[in-house]
Amino acid sequence: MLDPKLFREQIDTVRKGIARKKFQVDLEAVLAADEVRRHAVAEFENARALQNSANKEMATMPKGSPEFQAKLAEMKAASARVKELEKKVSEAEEVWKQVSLTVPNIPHDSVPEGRTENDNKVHSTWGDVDQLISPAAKPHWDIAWFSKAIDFERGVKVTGAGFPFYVGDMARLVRALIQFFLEEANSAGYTEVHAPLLVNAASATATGQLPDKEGQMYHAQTDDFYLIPTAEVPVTNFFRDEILDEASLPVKRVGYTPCFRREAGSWGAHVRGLNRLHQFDKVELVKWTHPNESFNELEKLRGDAERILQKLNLPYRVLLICAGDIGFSHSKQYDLEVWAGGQKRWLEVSSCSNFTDFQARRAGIRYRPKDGKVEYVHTLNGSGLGLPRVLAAILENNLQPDGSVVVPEALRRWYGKDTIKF
RNA sequence: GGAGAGGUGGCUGAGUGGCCUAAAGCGCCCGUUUGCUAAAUGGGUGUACCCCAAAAGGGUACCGUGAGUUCGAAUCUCAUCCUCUCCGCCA
Repeated sequence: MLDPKLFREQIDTVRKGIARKKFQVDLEAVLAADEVRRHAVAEFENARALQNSANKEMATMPKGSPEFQAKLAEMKAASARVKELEKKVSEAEEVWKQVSLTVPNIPHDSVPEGRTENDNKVHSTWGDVDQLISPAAKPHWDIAWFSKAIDFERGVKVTGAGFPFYVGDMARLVRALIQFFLEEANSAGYTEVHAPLLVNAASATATGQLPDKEGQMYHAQTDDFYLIPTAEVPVTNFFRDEILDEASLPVKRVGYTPCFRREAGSWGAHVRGLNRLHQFDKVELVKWTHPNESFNELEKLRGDAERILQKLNLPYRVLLICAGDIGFSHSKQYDLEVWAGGQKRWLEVSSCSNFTDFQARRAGIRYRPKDGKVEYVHTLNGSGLGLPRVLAAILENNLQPDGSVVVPEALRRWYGKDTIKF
């Protein structure tokens, strides 16, 4: 949600920003709804003030007195009018709220123009592919022992497509990755949280999954809970409707969770193997920052995610997402894509974003400056990192002619061996 | 799942239909006093929105949430969520 004052005071900024994002929004409807709403509020409040003062008079009158009776008749009419105006206010506010929610966040000035993912800018690349990709590399699903290590068929039997079992040393490698990611985040100053995997509708609304992405989440209908599509949801909502101390900013947290995504409507060859799953593991970095610092903090956040890929010796590139391709609530977004040497494709393993005050406004997360009024914080998040595609890149890039996979140095402390093979 | 008790400001906690503009205490902020600290003492201390060009000022709402009764609701009624105690079930 945008600051309502922006509409009134800087409508051109809003108009330009939305145009850059290629969103179709009826800004005139937003302005008109605000006008109607304010008029209704003023009318109601005047009527209510009148009623309040009359009631105060009545409080001092003897109950059965003629003057009391006269006033009573008069106030019955006033009361009906107040009720009517109150109803108008709530209708007007509902309309205004609905149209306001259709307005996306405004992209930052540093975000490049563009319409689709083809217009995203390559910000930087890391890693010498010739040196880091094994000549034996092949798509991970073609590795001889793949189906023993990551068992999709048993997953289908037990649950359905996209819910694989990781078996034996592969399960151990998954656990090593989680441990490694969390330890890296800890040393970068993020406080670890272990979060609920089901959230209520209020939480899913605050971070923006509802109402837009309702069909993308699994829904436990008996209790009206949603399975989290990312740790961002529970971790960000930790501070929902709270006022933080300015001195505590930036608050930095990291959470490991499984993530659940219905991914309705996606299928095909490019989603084979580990590329796209209904349940997957992810370590998520979340920050709550001072508004003046959020874009600096975004660069640091991206650096924190990049460092992990570097330590794993995985070549990657950083994309600066163009205005037409960044999400609805994002102001600026970088994607980290790892090179999967077997598939010879870039795979997105992290998306680092600054939501400015857009999400904080929905979620009611603010801070109290030393002097002055409370303000909304800026929220940021980024994966640090998503597991399956990192795992895919490790398996492909490090595949040896003998069919074993060399485990990156950084993981061995947690994995306990230097190769994996079935 | 059943029975009972409860949900009030940053915190504790009073308030059972009308000066509630929510007592009192604690905490916090600004003073005064005081070798320092402490103590004492005076004052202040929420959020959102509306009116006003702005400031000053004025107004409205908010006592878990939502409906209702009433001229008037923190207070009465209903629903709902949550917390605690006991019982049941259970990893």
